[in-house]
Amino acid sequence: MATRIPAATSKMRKVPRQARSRATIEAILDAAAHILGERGWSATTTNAVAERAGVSIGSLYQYFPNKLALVEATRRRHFDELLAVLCTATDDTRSRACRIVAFVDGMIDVHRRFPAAHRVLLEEAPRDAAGAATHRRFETEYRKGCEALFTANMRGNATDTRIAARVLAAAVAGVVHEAARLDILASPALRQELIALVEACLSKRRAVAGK
Amino acid sequence: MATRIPAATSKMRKVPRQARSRATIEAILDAAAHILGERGWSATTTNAVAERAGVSIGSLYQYFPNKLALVEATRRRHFDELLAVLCTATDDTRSRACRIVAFVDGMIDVHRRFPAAHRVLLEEAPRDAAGAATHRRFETEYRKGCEALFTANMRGNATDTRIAARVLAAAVAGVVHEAARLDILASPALRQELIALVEACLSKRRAVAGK
DNA sequence: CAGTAATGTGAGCCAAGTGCTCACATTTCG
DNA sequence: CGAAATGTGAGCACTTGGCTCACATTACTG
Repeated sequence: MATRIPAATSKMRKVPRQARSRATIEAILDAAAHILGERGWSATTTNAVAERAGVSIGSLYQYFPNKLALVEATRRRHFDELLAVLCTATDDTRSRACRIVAFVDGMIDVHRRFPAAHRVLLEEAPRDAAGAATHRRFETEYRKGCEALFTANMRGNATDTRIAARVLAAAVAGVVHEAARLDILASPALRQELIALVEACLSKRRAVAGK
Repeated sequence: MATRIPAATSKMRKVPRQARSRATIEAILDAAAHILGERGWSATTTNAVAERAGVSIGSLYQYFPNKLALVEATRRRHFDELLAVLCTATDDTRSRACRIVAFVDGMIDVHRRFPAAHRVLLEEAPRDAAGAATHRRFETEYRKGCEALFTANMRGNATDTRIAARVLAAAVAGVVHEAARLDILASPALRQELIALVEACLSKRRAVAGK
């Protein structure tokens, strides 16, 4: 079913006051992230989310006015996690290698918790106006973060360090995503290769003959 | 709607004899690839596919017994295209650079035609037994192709060239996928950076201190 | 420990489609 | 021309999922 997406996507229907309800909300958001990743937006049902969270459907609707509001909340939390990874990596005052490792490990961790949620949240799930704004803000911040993390350390003559940084970020994301699909995110070899890939790209750059 | 997936996923309900019907089938497959990419499996409706293909729903069911058979056919065609890209790249008798360029360009081309179909076809859409077999065959062939394309040209001490090759393939796919999302697949700068990324990874490999 | 507020429950309504059929029109070809 | 191939689309029969609401349970508070 498509079911219309109601305009009323107010943040939260009721403010949690006890620890119990806060735990419920966390469980619901976790479940939502998982099911979104597993099934995609349109196959995600609020009933399934509630069941996976171990709460009744009524409890879900106590805090989220509708399906869209639920996914918006999930999205916000996910964005926060990603930006936190980027901040941690960028702020690392130690070596360049440390920053790279922090970035790669952070990306792997996030995707280990919710293997495919990222993609669905970013591309597939619909957004209301507020969600679109959140999304734009995130994209900007994320891009800036990646550029800060990578361009500073690029030697050589990359034609455009901005683009190079974004390409590199997308490459890392692609590898992590593929690894999540194959369920080998925990593999140390993968981690090593990913770090090596980033190192290689940052260290060596040279003009390549375009066709 | 989920609607049960019937067991009868016989290949094709009727064999096309005239050019007209062959064109119809192509149009349907193109439309299916597009809509699958845009909406994902469960939001893809046979009615929408028919409409986008510019044919009536009846015509669609003349050739494909059900929704699953349609997606299986789309998948088979997509796999063939990808393997063709890999073959072309691997078989290039000219320089290593040429093979890399051929691979990158091929990937870009496929994703330009059907921006997000790949992901849905590969991960999201359900499969019947035959589809699962096709899929396994493809994964094997594809991996072998990537390994053949990359490992031969790797100098240096990659811990495991197999894994390195797969990581690199996933990286390229990730970048192309992200570019498709941002609708900048046509950008020459992107192409250059992608080629440079592959070159960098193949040329320089060194041990990196793990955490 | 009452009394009240907070939280949790889940059967089920109902509107929204969707997969798919079939009786019929149109086109192609020998 | 006549038969085979192809194309049409209204609509049936059914599944389904978002969401409500009347009620139970648990936690705070004085």
